[in-house]
Order: sequence, then structure tokens, then C-alpha cells
Amino acid sequence: MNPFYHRIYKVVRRIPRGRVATYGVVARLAGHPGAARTVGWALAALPGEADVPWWRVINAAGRISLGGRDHGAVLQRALLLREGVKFAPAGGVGLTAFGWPAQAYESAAAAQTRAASSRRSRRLKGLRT
DNA sequence: GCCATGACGTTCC
DNA sequence: GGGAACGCCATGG
Repeated sequence: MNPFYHRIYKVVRRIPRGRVATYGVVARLAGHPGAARTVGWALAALPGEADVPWWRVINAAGRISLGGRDHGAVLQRALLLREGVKFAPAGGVGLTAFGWPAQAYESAAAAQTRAASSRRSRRLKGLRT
């Protein structure tokens, strides 16, 4: 297990129940600001039986990123709901309310609104618009 | 060692 | 408010 992954997992384990953190924040806390993608990679490598609350990690928009990859998105939403995390009608989580650490989202609220969702699909699998 | 890919993020148009 | 581009980092071929 690489130290990077270990750092990431350690940070994720620190996320309190009923709270969520973004990939970017986790990456920052893990000592690798900007390595948000790597966080996703690390979480994707989780066996599932690991003691890491991966479902508490979402993107900066406050949304679940799994999408159509698996049906994991449904599972993740269910797990979060079970912990008391409420989803907005739009399908997003209020990071200013459930984000952890809260101080990391005070100024990030504006950004999340703007970057609600972006070019994911096209660049992801070559799907053109 | 270079190229392509991905559970992301921020900024510009 | 939605879409497109660019940047970052680690992994796999």
C-alpha cells in the first residue's frame, strides 16, 4: 500500500458520520493539494470491505460522481441518507451544512454553484456533444 | 519513459 | 446558468 493511498484513507476515516468531504479537500488534507483525481483513484481501488467510509466523499459540486460507472451512486446516496445527510431536490448535498471540515467550504460555496457540473461526459469516454 | 485515462477542480467563454 | 478548456497527480499499457 502506497503512503499516498494510506494518507487518503486516513483522512477519509476522519470524516465524521453524517458529514461529507470533497475529493479536493481530502487531497489537500492528505498533503496533496490538486490531487483530487488521485483521491478518486484511491477510493476506486478500495476492496469495499475496507474500513473506509468512501461514501462520505463527493465532488466539489456536492454531488455523487459515480454516475453510470456502477450503481454505486444509489448505494452511496442511500448510505449518506442513512447517516442523516440530506440531499437537495437537485440531487446535491449542501456542503456548507454537511461539508467537513466546515471551514473548508465557507468560501468554496460560490465555486460549487458555478461548477455544478461540467465537461465530464465528453472528455470522459470520447462522447461528443 | 512517453501516452492515455480517470469516483476531480477552477476558471473562462 | 451551462459548456468547454486547462491543470494536477498517480496508475497502467
